[in-house]
Amino acid sequence: MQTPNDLGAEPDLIQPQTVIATSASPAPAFSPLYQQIKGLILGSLRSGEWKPGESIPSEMDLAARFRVSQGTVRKAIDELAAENLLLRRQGKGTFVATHAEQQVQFRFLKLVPDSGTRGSEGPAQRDIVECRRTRANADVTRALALRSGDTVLQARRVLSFGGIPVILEDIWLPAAPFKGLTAERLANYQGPMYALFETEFNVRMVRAEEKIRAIAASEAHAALLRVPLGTPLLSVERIAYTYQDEPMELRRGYYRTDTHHYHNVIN
Amino acid sequence: MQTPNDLGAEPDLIQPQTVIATSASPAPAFSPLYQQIKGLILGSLRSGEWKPGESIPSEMDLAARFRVSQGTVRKAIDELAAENLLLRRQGKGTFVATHAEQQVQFRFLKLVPDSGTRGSEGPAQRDIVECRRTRANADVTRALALRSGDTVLQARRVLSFGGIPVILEDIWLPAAPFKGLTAERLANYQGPMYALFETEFNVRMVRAEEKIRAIAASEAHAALLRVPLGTPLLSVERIAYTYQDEPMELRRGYYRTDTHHYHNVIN
DNA sequence: CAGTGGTCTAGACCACTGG
DNA sequence: CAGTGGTCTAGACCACTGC
Repeated sequence: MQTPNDLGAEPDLIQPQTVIATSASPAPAFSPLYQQIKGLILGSLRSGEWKPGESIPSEMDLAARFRVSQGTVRKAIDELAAENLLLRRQGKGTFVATHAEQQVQFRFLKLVPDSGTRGSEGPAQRDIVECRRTRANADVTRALALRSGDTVLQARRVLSFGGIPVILEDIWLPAAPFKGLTAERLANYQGPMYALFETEFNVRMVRAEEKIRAIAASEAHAALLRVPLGTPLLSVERIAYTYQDEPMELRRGYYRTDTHHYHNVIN
Repeated sequence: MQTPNDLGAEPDLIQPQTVIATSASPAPAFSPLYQQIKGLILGSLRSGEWKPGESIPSEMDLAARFRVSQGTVRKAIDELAAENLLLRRQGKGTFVATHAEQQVQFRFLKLVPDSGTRGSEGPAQRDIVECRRTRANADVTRALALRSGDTVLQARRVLSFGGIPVILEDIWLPAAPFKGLTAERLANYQGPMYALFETEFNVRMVRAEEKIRAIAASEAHAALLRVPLGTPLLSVERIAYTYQDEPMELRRGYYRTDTHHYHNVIN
């Protein structure tokens, strides 16, 4: 750590201790070393240097690479693990989190059966009802921070548990980052969508925000979910974000809550 | 730290390094020092040694008291702060979190106006519609882990924002921990309920779980929220827990979502 | 200026995994 | 057994607060 036998090509870090306040910029935004390390690790995740499911270098290796102590790397990784971007496994290493693992299959889906646990109803059935390319309307353009006229992929699907349709979803994806994704491909794909995005398009959903309302089922809702017209449904609008906090997916879900409920924990 | 000039009355800590696995108990549940410290701090919070809003001893003081290094105390406090039980303020100290502060006034309420931020509609108006002592029914008994026949306090109130009734809530509290709380007292109290619980009954809500459904407004709902019969409403059943993970409150809320929505972030 | 939490380091040792 | 993450320590110094 002391000897200057540099061999990595990492950018030099700013030792925060040397930051000087001037009258022009009174708040120089002090940033601790571990935050800078965190940023560098994030950069490697973004660039795809380490892919979902893979292990990243050991703490000692990273410490050497960034020329800081293990403790500093550790604190950076701690935060990334707390944000569910990395996964630590004692004795094995640190891994890039992924939506492909069984364990976190439905991390973003908060709807659970009233009795039993998720999965107790058997595997989810996914039926694509409709899928097409189209121009984003004003709503979608705003939600996904697109430019007006941009192309989007739109899909409508029904999720069934134990043979009963429970969720109707409309999904919008910006066409550009998902170049090569056809309506057909989506329609025929079985399995978790977010896993497909990771493996095929290097797009990783990291965080999501949901707005939840109660609405009455329209004719279309009623037909697809097989409930009477006007049945109260949970309307769940989700925007999912990637590493760089870019909105990458808009999803409008309509949940039946006669046998399921949205479960939330508040700390 | 080395010299045995003990003067505190703290229990001895188990050095985990000395834990031995036997064939009878193959997994002796290794518990790191900082977890034990965390438990001791939690104990002091539970017992009321440090009350909400007050500062706890400095890290150095606690390190001396528990005869561990500052770093170990630090890690314990870090976790408690992450769980919102403590609040760190650089240069000032570490404080016991409280519901009384303006900043965290509505920490458990996830309903926000569609436009603007919470508070932009002016202060909330709380109207107690009904309040009485009664015997817990089967539902409430189970939710609050009571014994059958136990007495509970029940209240029904309406929350209005900007003069418009938005939330109807039914609240159940076990009578025992809230000894001395009368229906009248509750009805006349203005301000956040959880703050009252803290200051008057040393009951601190720390965590909550919510089950959310969509329902149609009944006649009673419709009248109190001034919406047409059958209007879709968000039904939010909340169970709030104290330090020791005891369920302490059952709350059934009915939210109008024509001008507000339930906002949730998923990490 | 003293006292608090926040950062960083270096080193020792422990717990867990897999070959 | 080597390699990984996890714990614990001791000490130095920095950033922030309030007197």
